[in-house]
Amino acid sequence: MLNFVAKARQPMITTPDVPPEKQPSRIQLRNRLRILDAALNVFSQHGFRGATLDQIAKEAGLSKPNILYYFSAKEEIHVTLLNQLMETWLDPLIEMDSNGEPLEEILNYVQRKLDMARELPRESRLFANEILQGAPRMTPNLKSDLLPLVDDKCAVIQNWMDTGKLAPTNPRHLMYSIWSTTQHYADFEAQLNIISTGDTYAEAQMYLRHLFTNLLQPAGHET
Amino acid sequence: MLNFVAKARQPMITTPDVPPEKQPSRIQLRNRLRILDAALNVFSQHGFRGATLDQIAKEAGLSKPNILYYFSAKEEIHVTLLNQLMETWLDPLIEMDSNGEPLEEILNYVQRKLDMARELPRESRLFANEILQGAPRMTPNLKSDLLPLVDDKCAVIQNWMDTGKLAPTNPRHLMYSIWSTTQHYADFEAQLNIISTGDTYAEAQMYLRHLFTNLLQPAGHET
DNA sequence: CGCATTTTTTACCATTTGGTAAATACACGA
DNA sequence: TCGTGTATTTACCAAATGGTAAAAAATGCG
Repeated sequence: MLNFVAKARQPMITTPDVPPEKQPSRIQLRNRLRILDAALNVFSQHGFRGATLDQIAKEAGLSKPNILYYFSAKEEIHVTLLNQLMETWLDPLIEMDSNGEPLEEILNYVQRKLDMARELPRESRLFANEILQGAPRMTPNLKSDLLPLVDDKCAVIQNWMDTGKLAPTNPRHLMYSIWSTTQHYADFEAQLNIISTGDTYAEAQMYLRHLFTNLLQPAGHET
Repeated sequence: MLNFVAKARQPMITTPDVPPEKQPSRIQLRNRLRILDAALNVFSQHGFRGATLDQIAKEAGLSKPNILYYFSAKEEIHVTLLNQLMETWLDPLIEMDSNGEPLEEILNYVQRKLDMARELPRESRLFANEILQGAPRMTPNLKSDLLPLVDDKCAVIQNWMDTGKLAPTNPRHLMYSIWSTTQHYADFEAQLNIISTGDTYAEAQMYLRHLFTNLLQPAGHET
Protein backbone atom coordinates (compact mmCIF):
# COMPACT_ATOMS: atom_id res chain seq x y z
CA MET A 1 0.00 0.00 0.00
CA LEU A 2 1.24 3.36 -1.00
CA ASN A 3 -0.72 6.56 -1.11
CA PHE A 4 1.59 9.12 0.40
CA VAL A 5 -0.14 12.43 0.98
CA ALA A 6 0.63 15.22 -1.46
CA LYS A 7 3.25 17.24 0.33
CA ALA A 8 4.27 18.31 -3.12
CA ARG A 9 7.20 20.68 -3.32
CA GLN A 10 8.41 21.15 0.20
CA PRO A 11 12.17 20.61 0.18
CA MET A 12 12.00 19.67 3.89
CA ILE A 13 15.70 19.77 4.57
CA THR A 14 15.15 21.27 7.99
CA THR A 15 12.97 18.84 9.96
CA PRO A 16 13.61 15.21 8.96
CA ASP A 17 10.03 14.12 9.77
CA VAL A 18 9.81 11.56 12.57
CA PRO A 19 8.47 8.73 10.34
CA PRO A 20 11.34 8.50 7.83
CA GLU A 21 8.97 7.99 4.82
CA LYS A 22 11.18 6.57 2.10
CA GLN A 23 11.34 8.63 -1.05
CA PRO A 24 9.14 7.64 -4.00
CA SER A 25 10.54 5.20 -6.53
CA ARG A 26 11.05 5.91 -10.19
CA ILE A 27 7.80 4.14 -11.06
CA GLN A 28 5.87 6.15 -8.52
CA LEU A 29 7.25 9.38 -9.83
CA ARG A 30 6.52 8.46 -13.42
CA ASN A 31 2.99 7.24 -12.78
CA ARG A 32 2.02 10.12 -10.56
CA LEU A 33 3.15 12.45 -13.32
CA ARG A 34 1.18 10.51 -15.91
CA ILE A 35 -1.93 10.63 -13.77
CA LEU A 36 -1.63 14.33 -13.03
CA ASP A 37 -1.07 15.07 -16.69
CA ALA A 38 -4.10 13.04 -17.74
CA ALA A 39 -6.17 14.56 -14.95
CA LEU A 40 -5.17 18.03 -16.06
CA ASN A 41 -6.56 17.27 -19.49
CA VAL A 42 -9.82 15.96 -18.15
CA PHE A 43 -10.44 18.36 -15.27
CA SER A 44 -9.56 21.41 -17.36
CA GLN A 45 -12.08 20.39 -19.96
CA HIS A 46 -14.97 19.18 -17.83
CA GLY A 47 -14.48 20.63 -14.37
CA PHE A 48 -14.35 18.53 -11.24
CA ARG A 49 -17.83 17.06 -11.32
CA GLY A 50 -17.83 16.50 -15.05
CA ALA A 51 -14.57 14.58 -15.00
CA THR A 52 -14.51 10.83 -14.35
CA LEU A 53 -11.80 8.56 -13.03
CA ASP A 54 -12.35 6.28 -16.00
CA GLN A 55 -11.50 9.09 -18.40
CA ILE A 56 -8.41 9.96 -16.41
CA ALA A 57 -7.38 6.32 -16.20
CA LYS A 58 -7.82 5.79 -19.91
CA GLU A 59 -5.87 8.93 -20.76
CA ALA A 60 -3.10 7.97 -18.37
CA GLY A 61 -2.91 4.45 -19.75
CA LEU A 62 -3.55 2.92 -16.33
CA SER A 63 -6.42 1.04 -14.76
CA LYS A 64 -8.79 2.84 -12.44
CA PRO A 65 -7.78 0.89 -9.33
CA ASN A 66 -4.18 1.54 -10.21
CA ILE A 67 -4.89 5.25 -10.18
CA LEU A 68 -6.43 4.91 -6.76
CA TYR A 69 -3.24 3.24 -5.66
CA TYR A 70 -1.41 6.50 -6.22
CA PHE A 71 -4.15 8.89 -5.16
CA SER A 72 -6.65 7.98 -2.49
CA ALA A 73 -9.55 9.71 -4.23
CA LYS A 74 -10.60 11.75 -7.24
CA GLU A 75 -10.59 14.81 -5.06
CA GLU A 76 -6.98 14.29 -4.05
CA ILE A 77 -5.87 14.40 -7.67
CA HIS A 78 -7.79 17.62 -8.09
CA VAL A 79 -6.39 19.38 -5.06
CA THR A 80 -2.88 18.27 -5.99
CA LEU A 81 -3.29 19.93 -9.36
CA LEU A 82 -4.79 23.02 -7.80
CA ASN A 83 -1.97 23.35 -5.30
CA GLN A 84 0.68 23.01 -7.98
CA LEU A 85 -1.22 25.54 -10.03
CA MET A 86 -1.18 28.24 -7.37
CA GLU A 87 2.60 28.46 -7.45
CA THR A 88 2.78 28.67 -11.21
CA TRP A 89 -0.06 31.09 -11.32
CA LEU A 90 1.23 33.60 -8.81
CA ASP A 91 4.81 33.48 -9.94
CA PRO A 92 4.69 36.22 -12.61
CA LEU A 93 3.05 38.62 -10.18
CA ILE A 94 5.60 37.83 -7.50
CA GLU A 95 8.33 38.67 -9.99
CA MET A 96 6.97 42.18 -10.45
CA ASP A 97 9.73 44.30 -9.00
CA SER A 98 8.93 47.45 -7.06
CA ASN A 99 12.41 48.73 -7.89
CA GLY A 100 12.08 48.21 -11.62
CA GLU A 101 10.96 50.69 -14.25
CA PRO A 102 7.16 50.86 -13.64
CA LEU A 103 5.74 50.67 -17.15
CA GLU A 104 8.26 48.04 -18.12
CA GLU A 105 7.38 45.98 -15.07
CA ILE A 106 3.68 46.05 -15.93
CA LEU A 107 4.23 45.27 -19.60
CA ASN A 108 6.52 42.45 -18.59
CA TYR A 109 3.83 41.09 -16.36
CA VAL A 110 1.32 41.23 -19.21
CA GLN A 111 3.78 39.45 -21.46
CA ARG A 112 4.39 36.69 -18.93
CA LYS A 113 0.70 36.15 -18.39
CA LEU A 114 0.15 35.97 -22.12
CA ASP A 115 3.00 33.50 -22.49
CA MET A 116 1.42 31.38 -19.81
CA ALA A 117 -1.92 31.41 -21.60
CA ARG A 118 -0.20 30.13 -24.70
CA GLU A 119 2.06 27.61 -23.04
CA LEU A 120 -0.19 26.42 -20.22
CA PRO A 121 -3.73 26.66 -21.56
CA ARG A 122 -4.85 23.60 -19.63
CA GLU A 123 -3.74 25.14 -16.38
CA SER A 124 -5.55 28.34 -17.26
CA ARG A 125 -8.74 26.41 -17.94
CA LEU A 126 -8.39 24.36 -14.79
CA PHE A 127 -8.23 27.58 -12.85
CA ALA A 128 -11.11 29.12 -14.78
CA ASN A 129 -13.25 26.06 -14.13
CA GLU A 130 -12.54 26.15 -10.43
CA ILE A 131 -13.42 29.83 -10.15
CA LEU A 132 -16.48 29.49 -12.38
CA GLN A 133 -17.78 26.84 -10.02
CA GLY A 134 -17.42 29.22 -7.10
CA ALA A 135 -13.87 28.25 -6.09
CA PRO A 136 -15.14 25.49 -3.78
CA ARG A 137 -11.70 23.99 -3.29
CA MET A 138 -9.51 27.02 -3.79
CA THR A 139 -11.00 29.74 -1.63
CA PRO A 140 -8.53 29.10 1.24
CA ASN A 141 -5.56 29.29 -1.13
CA LEU A 142 -6.86 32.45 -2.70
CA LYS A 143 -7.31 34.07 0.69
CA SER A 144 -3.96 33.01 2.04
CA ASP A 145 -1.80 33.42 -1.06
CA LEU A 146 -3.46 35.56 -3.70
CA LEU A 147 -5.12 38.19 -1.53
CA PRO A 148 -2.02 39.44 0.31
CA LEU A 149 0.01 39.33 -2.88
CA VAL A 150 -2.56 41.41 -4.74
CA ASP A 151 -2.79 43.86 -1.88
CA ASP A 152 0.96 44.19 -1.87
CA LYS A 153 1.41 44.69 -5.60
CA CYS A 154 -1.52 47.07 -5.84
CA ALA A 155 0.14 49.21 -3.21
CA VAL A 156 3.31 49.20 -5.29
CA ILE A 157 1.40 50.23 -8.40
CA GLN A 158 -0.51 52.88 -6.47
CA ASN A 159 2.81 54.25 -5.33
CA TRP A 160 4.09 54.41 -8.89
CA MET A 161 0.99 56.36 -9.83
CA ASP A 162 1.21 58.69 -6.87
CA THR A 163 4.78 59.56 -7.76
CA GLY A 164 3.89 60.26 -11.37
CA LYS A 165 5.72 57.28 -12.83
CA LEU A 166 2.48 55.87 -14.17
CA ALA A 167 -0.73 57.57 -15.25
CA PRO A 168 -3.27 57.25 -12.42
CA THR A 169 -5.97 54.60 -12.65
CA ASN A 170 -7.46 51.89 -10.47
CA PRO A 171 -4.67 49.38 -9.74
CA ARG A 172 -7.01 46.55 -8.79
CA HIS A 173 -9.05 46.82 -11.94
CA LEU A 174 -5.87 47.22 -13.92
CA MET A 175 -4.90 43.84 -12.56
CA TYR A 176 -8.30 42.34 -13.34
CA SER A 177 -8.03 43.56 -16.91
CA ILE A 178 -4.56 42.10 -17.29
CA TRP A 179 -5.77 38.76 -16.01
CA SER A 180 -8.89 38.70 -18.11
CA THR A 181 -7.38 39.84 -21.39
CA THR A 182 -4.48 37.42 -21.23
CA GLN A 183 -6.29 34.38 -19.86
CA HIS A 184 -9.03 34.92 -22.41
CA TYR A 185 -6.71 33.61 -25.11
CA ALA A 186 -6.49 30.26 -23.32
CA ASP A 187 -9.95 29.99 -21.78
CA PHE A 188 -11.92 31.03 -24.86
CA GLU A 189 -9.67 29.33 -27.36
CA ALA A 190 -12.59 27.38 -28.81
CA GLN A 191 -14.31 30.63 -29.67
CA LEU A 192 -11.17 32.26 -31.00
CA ASN A 193 -10.51 29.29 -33.25
CA ILE A 194 -13.80 30.04 -34.94
CA ILE A 195 -13.58 33.78 -35.36
CA SER A 196 -9.85 34.51 -35.42
CA THR A 197 -7.73 35.28 -38.43
CA GLY A 198 -3.96 35.28 -38.56
CA ASP A 199 -1.42 34.64 -35.80
CA THR A 200 -3.56 35.22 -32.74
CA TYR A 201 -0.80 35.30 -30.15
CA ALA A 202 1.49 37.55 -32.14
CA GLU A 203 -1.38 39.97 -32.66
CA ALA A 204 -2.41 39.70 -29.02
CA GLN A 205 1.10 40.56 -27.89
CA MET A 206 1.15 43.75 -29.93
CA TYR A 207 -2.39 44.71 -29.08
CA LEU A 208 -2.04 44.25 -25.32
CA ARG A 209 1.23 46.12 -25.23
CA HIS A 210 -0.47 48.95 -27.05
CA LEU A 211 -3.54 48.83 -24.80
CA PHE A 212 -1.70 48.99 -21.51
CA THR A 213 0.99 51.39 -22.68
CA ASN A 214 -1.68 53.86 -23.68
CA LEU A 215 -3.39 53.48 -20.35
CA LEU A 216 -0.35 53.79 -18.14
CA GLN A 217 2.08 56.06 -19.98
CA PRO A 218 2.33 59.14 -17.75
CA ALA A 219 1.36 62.43 -19.43
CA GLY A 220 4.11 64.01 -21.55
CA HIS A 221 5.91 60.72 -22.13
CA GLU A 222 4.37 59.78 -25.47
CA THR A 223 6.95 58.43 -27.86
CA MET B 1 -47.59 13.00 -23.89
CA LEU B 2 -46.18 16.41 -24.50
CA ASN B 3 -42.60 17.26 -25.34
CA PHE B 4 -42.94 19.79 -28.09
CA VAL B 5 -39.62 20.57 -29.71
CA ALA B 6 -38.05 23.87 -28.74
CA LYS B 7 -38.91 26.10 -31.65
CA ALA B 8 -38.47 28.86 -29.13
CA ARG B 9 -39.13 32.37 -30.32
CA GLN B 10 -40.31 32.08 -33.86
CA PRO B 11 -43.47 34.17 -34.17
CA MET B 12 -44.57 31.99 -37.12
CA ILE B 13 -47.41 34.16 -38.28
CA THR B 14 -46.59 33.49 -41.90
CA THR B 15 -46.78 29.70 -42.43
CA PRO B 16 -49.38 28.08 -40.13
CA ASP B 17 -47.53 24.74 -39.87
CA VAL B 18 -49.47 21.82 -41.28
CA PRO B 19 -50.00 20.06 -37.90
CA PRO B 20 -51.82 22.84 -36.05
CA GLU B 21 -49.88 22.22 -32.74
CA LYS B 22 -52.00 23.85 -30.07
CA GLN B 23 -50.22 26.49 -28.07
CA PRO B 24 -48.75 25.55 -24.66
CA SER B 25 -50.96 25.87 -21.62
CA ARG B 26 -50.29 28.11 -18.66
CA ILE B 27 -48.91 25.16 -16.70
CA GLN B 28 -46.56 24.21 -19.51
CA LEU B 29 -45.28 27.74 -19.81
CA ARG B 30 -44.76 28.07 -16.08
CA ASN B 31 -43.05 24.73 -15.64
CA ARG B 32 -40.81 25.09 -18.65
CA LEU B 33 -39.69 28.43 -17.27
CA ARG B 34 -39.07 26.93 -13.84
CA ILE B 35 -37.04 24.14 -15.34
CA LEU B 36 -34.98 26.43 -17.54
CA ASP B 37 -34.31 28.73 -14.61
CA ALA B 38 -33.23 25.87 -12.39
CA ALA B 39 -31.15 24.38 -15.19
CA LEU B 40 -29.45 27.71 -15.74
CA ASN B 41 -28.37 27.70 -12.12
CA VAL B 42 -27.01 24.20 -12.28
CA PHE B 43 -25.44 24.19 -15.75
CA SER B 44 -23.79 27.55 -15.22
CA GLN B 45 -22.16 26.31 -12.07
CA HIS B 46 -21.15 22.78 -13.04
CA GLY B 47 -21.13 22.65 -16.83
CA PHE B 48 -23.09 20.13 -18.83
CA ARG B 49 -21.43 16.95 -17.63
CA GLY B 50 -21.23 18.08 -14.04
CA ALA B 51 -24.91 18.94 -13.81
CA THR B 52 -27.47 16.30 -12.91
CA LEU B 53 -31.17 16.06 -13.62
CA ASP B 54 -31.77 15.43 -9.94
CA GLN B 55 -30.19 18.76 -9.05
CA ILE B 56 -32.24 20.54 -11.67
CA ALA B 57 -35.42 18.77 -10.57
CA LYS B 58 -34.83 19.63 -6.94
CA GLU B 59 -34.10 23.27 -7.72
CA ALA B 60 -37.18 23.49 -9.96
CA GLY B 61 -39.38 21.88 -7.32
CA LEU B 62 -40.45 19.11 -9.70
CA SER B 63 -39.78 15.41 -9.91
CA LYS B 64 -37.22 14.10 -12.36
CA PRO B 65 -39.72 12.26 -14.56
CA ASN B 66 -41.84 15.36 -14.58
CA ILE B 67 -38.89 17.29 -15.97
CA LEU B 68 -38.52 14.71 -18.69
CA TYR B 69 -42.16 15.26 -19.53
CA TYR B 70 -41.31 18.79 -20.59
CA PHE B 71 -37.88 18.14 -22.08
CA SER B 72 -37.05 14.87 -23.74
CA ALA B 73 -33.50 14.78 -22.39
CA LYS B 74 -30.92 16.61 -20.33
CA GLU B 75 -29.27 17.72 -23.52
CA GLU B 76 -32.45 19.33 -24.79
CA ILE B 77 -32.62 21.57 -21.75
CA HIS B 78 -29.05 22.57 -22.34
CA VAL B 79 -29.42 23.40 -26.01
CA THR B 80 -32.59 25.34 -25.29
CA LEU B 81 -30.67 27.49 -22.84
CA LEU B 82 -27.80 27.88 -25.25
CA ASN B 83 -30.07 28.94 -28.08
CA GLN B 84 -31.84 31.50 -25.95
CA LEU B 85 -28.44 32.72 -24.81
CA MET B 86 -27.15 33.41 -28.31
CA GLU B 87 -29.79 36.06 -28.94
CA THR B 88 -29.18 37.83 -25.66
CA TRP B 89 -25.47 37.57 -26.08
CA LEU B 90 -25.18 39.01 -29.56
CA ASP B 91 -27.73 41.74 -29.06
CA PRO B 92 -25.42 44.49 -27.75
CA LEU B 93 -23.03 43.99 -30.64
CA ILE B 94 -25.88 44.06 -33.15
CA GLU B 95 -26.94 47.38 -31.67
CA MET B 96 -23.58 48.94 -32.45
CA ASP B 97 -24.46 51.53 -35.07
CA SER B 98 -22.12 52.23 -37.96
CA ASN B 99 -23.73 55.65 -38.28
CA GLY B 100 -23.21 56.59 -34.66
CA GLU B 101 -20.34 58.51 -33.11
CA PRO B 102 -17.53 55.90 -33.13
CA LEU B 103 -16.04 56.28 -29.66
CA GLU B 104 -19.47 56.62 -28.14
CA GLU B 105 -20.65 53.47 -29.91
CA ILE B 106 -17.73 51.47 -28.57
CA LEU B 107 -18.05 52.81 -25.04
CA ASN B 108 -21.74 52.08 -25.17
CA TYR B 109 -21.01 48.54 -26.19
CA VAL B 110 -18.60 48.14 -23.29
CA GLN B 111 -21.21 49.53 -20.94
CA ARG B 112 -23.88 47.13 -22.21
CA LYS B 113 -21.59 44.16 -21.88
CA LEU B 114 -20.70 45.18 -18.35
CA ASP B 115 -24.35 45.60 -17.48
CA MET B 116 -25.02 42.13 -18.80
CA ALA B 117 -22.23 40.69 -16.67
CA ARG B 118 -23.85 42.25 -13.63
CA GLU B 119 -27.43 41.42 -14.46
CA LEU B 120 -27.00 38.06 -16.15
CA PRO B 121 -24.00 36.43 -14.47
CA ARG B 122 -25.48 32.96 -14.80
CA GLU B 123 -25.82 33.35 -18.54
CA SER B 124 -22.26 34.60 -18.74
CA ARG B 125 -21.04 31.56 -16.84
CA LEU B 126 -23.14 29.18 -18.91
CA PHE B 127 -21.46 30.60 -21.99
CA ALA B 128 -18.02 30.48 -20.41
CA ASN B 129 -18.53 26.85 -19.42
CA GLU B 130 -19.59 25.89 -22.90
CA ILE B 131 -16.58 27.57 -24.50
CA LEU B 132 -14.17 26.25 -21.86
CA GLN B 133 -15.31 22.75 -22.73
CA GLY B 134 -14.50 23.34 -26.36
CA ALA B 135 -17.92 24.63 -27.45
CA PRO B 136 -19.15 21.10 -28.24
CA ARG B 137 -22.77 22.19 -28.62
CA MET B 138 -22.32 25.76 -29.74
CA THR B 139 -19.81 25.68 -32.53
CA PRO B 140 -22.50 25.72 -35.25
CA ASN B 141 -24.21 28.72 -33.67
CA LEU B 142 -20.92 30.54 -33.32
CA LYS B 143 -20.08 29.93 -36.95
CA SER B 144 -23.48 30.88 -38.28
CA ASP B 145 -24.31 33.80 -35.99
CA LEU B 146 -21.25 35.17 -34.20
CA LEU B 147 -18.66 34.89 -36.95
CA PRO B 148 -20.44 36.97 -39.61
CA LEU B 149 -21.50 39.51 -37.02
CA VAL B 150 -17.95 39.91 -35.78
CA ASP B 151 -16.62 40.20 -39.31
CA ASP B 152 -19.19 42.85 -40.06
CA LYS B 153 -18.59 44.95 -36.96
CA CYS B 154 -14.84 44.66 -37.23
CA ALA B 155 -15.09 46.07 -40.74
CA VAL B 156 -17.11 48.97 -39.37
CA ILE B 157 -14.51 49.63 -36.69
CA GLN B 158 -11.70 49.31 -39.19
CA ASN B 159 -13.42 51.90 -41.30
CA TRP B 160 -13.70 54.25 -38.35
CA MET B 161 -9.99 53.86 -37.80
CA ASP B 162 -9.10 54.31 -41.45
CA THR B 163 -11.04 57.55 -41.56
CA GLY B 164 -9.33 58.86 -38.43
CA LYS B 165 -12.40 58.74 -36.21
CA LEU B 166 -10.71 56.25 -33.92
CA ALA B 167 -7.06 55.69 -33.12
CA PRO B 168 -5.83 52.70 -35.13
CA THR B 169 -5.53 49.32 -33.43
CA ASN B 170 -6.53 45.73 -34.06
CA PRO B 171 -10.35 45.65 -34.16
CA ARG B 172 -10.65 41.92 -33.50
CA HIS B 173 -8.44 42.04 -30.44
CA LEU B 174 -10.22 45.16 -29.32
CA MET B 175 -13.35 43.09 -29.34
CA TYR B 176 -11.69 40.22 -27.49
CA SER B 177 -10.52 42.62 -24.81
CA ILE B 178 -14.00 44.09 -24.43
CA TRP B 179 -15.48 40.64 -24.04
CA SER B 180 -12.86 39.41 -21.62
CA THR B 181 -12.71 42.45 -19.37
CA THR B 182 -16.47 42.73 -19.00
CA GLN B 183 -17.34 39.05 -18.72
CA HIS B 184 -14.55 38.63 -16.21
CA TYR B 185 -16.69 40.39 -13.62
CA ALA B 186 -19.33 37.66 -13.92
CA ASP B 187 -17.20 34.61 -14.63
CA PHE B 188 -14.56 35.23 -11.97
CA GLU B 189 -16.93 36.61 -9.39
CA ALA B 190 -15.82 34.03 -6.82
CA GLN B 191 -12.28 35.36 -7.09
CA LEU B 192 -13.33 38.98 -7.05
CA ASN B 193 -15.40 38.40 -3.95
CA ILE B 194 -12.20 37.44 -2.17
CA ILE B 195 -9.86 40.16 -3.35
CA SER B 196 -12.13 43.07 -4.19
CA THR B 197 -12.71 46.16 -2.14
CA GLY B 198 -15.48 48.68 -2.63
CA ASP B 199 -18.22 48.81 -5.26
CA THR B 200 -16.74 46.55 -7.89
CA TYR B 201 -19.15 47.36 -10.70
CA ALA B 202 -19.06 51.11 -10.18
CA GLU B 203 -15.27 50.98 -10.23
CA ALA B 204 -15.28 48.69 -13.25
CA GLN B 205 -17.47 51.06 -15.17
CA MET B 206 -15.11 53.97 -14.62
CA TYR B 207 -12.00 51.92 -15.21
CA LEU B 208 -13.15 50.34 -18.46
CA ARG B 209 -14.37 53.66 -19.82
CA HIS B 210 -10.97 55.09 -19.06
CA LEU B 211 -9.14 52.12 -20.54
CA PHE B 212 -10.92 52.09 -23.87
CA THR B 213 -11.17 55.86 -24.21
CA ASN B 214 -7.40 56.10 -23.87
CA LEU B 215 -6.93 53.40 -26.43
CA LEU B 216 -9.33 54.70 -29.03
CA GLN B 217 -9.36 58.47 -28.69
CA PRO B 218 -7.91 59.71 -31.99
CA ALA B 219 -4.78 61.88 -31.65
CA GLY B 220 -5.47 65.51 -30.82
CA HIS B 221 -8.87 64.82 -29.26
CA GLU B 222 -7.80 64.58 -25.64
CA THR B 223 -10.25 66.32 -23.35
C1' DC C 1 -71.31 16.81 -13.63
C1' DG C 2 -68.86 13.55 -16.88
C1' DC C 3 -65.11 12.63 -19.53
C1' DA C 4 -61.09 13.26 -22.33
C1' DT C 5 -56.80 15.39 -22.01
C1' DT C 6 -52.96 16.99 -19.51
C1' DT C 7 -49.91 16.59 -15.70
C1' DT C 8 -47.67 14.15 -11.97
C1' DT C 9 -46.25 10.23 -9.40
C1' DT C 10 -44.64 5.62 -8.54
C1' DA C 11 -41.92 2.03 -9.59
C1' DC C 12 -38.51 0.69 -12.29
C1' DC C 13 -34.05 -0.14 -15.24
C1' DA C 14 -29.43 -0.26 -17.38
C1' DT C 15 -25.26 2.14 -17.12
C1' DT C 16 -21.89 4.79 -15.05
C1' DT C 17 -19.47 6.25 -11.22
C1' DG C 18 -16.20 6.45 -7.22
C1' DG C 19 -14.17 3.25 -4.61
C1' DT C 20 -12.53 -1.48 -2.24
C1' DA C 21 -10.51 -6.24 -1.41
C1' DA C 22 -7.84 -9.55 -2.49
C1' DA C 23 -5.16 -12.01 -5.53
C1' DT C 24 -1.41 -11.78 -8.79
C1' DA C 25 2.70 -10.06 -11.15
C1' DC C 26 6.75 -7.46 -10.87
C1' DA C 27 11.17 -5.25 -9.25
C1' DC C 28 15.17 -5.35 -6.92
C1' DG C 29 18.53 -5.72 -3.21
C1' DA C 30 20.75 -9.43 -0.16
C1' DT D 1 18.10 -16.78 -6.99
C1' DC D 2 15.32 -16.01 -3.62
C1' DG D 3 12.21 -13.37 -0.86
C1' DT D 4 10.11 -9.07 0.36
C1' DG D 5 7.97 -5.09 -0.53
C1' DT D 6 6.01 -2.68 -4.71
C1' DA D 7 2.86 -2.40 -8.44
C1' DT D 8 -1.08 -4.04 -11.16
C1' DT D 9 -5.08 -6.64 -12.23
C1' DT D 10 -9.38 -8.92 -11.45
C1' DA D 11 -13.58 -9.03 -9.53
C1' DC D 12 -16.53 -6.67 -7.13
C1' DC D 13 -19.98 -3.14 -4.75
C1' DA D 14 -23.23 0.53 -3.45
C1' DA D 15 -24.78 4.77 -4.92
C1' DA D 16 -25.87 7.90 -8.49
C1' DT D 17 -27.31 8.86 -13.03
C1' DG D 18 -30.16 9.46 -17.33
C1' DG D 19 -34.17 7.72 -18.73
C1' DT D 20 -38.86 4.80 -19.31
C1' DA D 21 -43.61 2.74 -18.59
C1' DA D 22 -47.66 2.89 -16.76
C1' DA D 23 -50.78 4.12 -13.30
C1' DA D 24 -52.85 7.86 -10.79
C1' DA D 25 -54.24 12.49 -10.16
C1' DA D 26 -55.53 16.88 -11.62
C1' DT D 27 -57.44 19.96 -15.09
C1' DG D 28 -60.68 21.94 -17.86
C1' DC D 29 -64.37 21.97 -21.14
C1' DG D 30 -68.95 20.48 -23.15
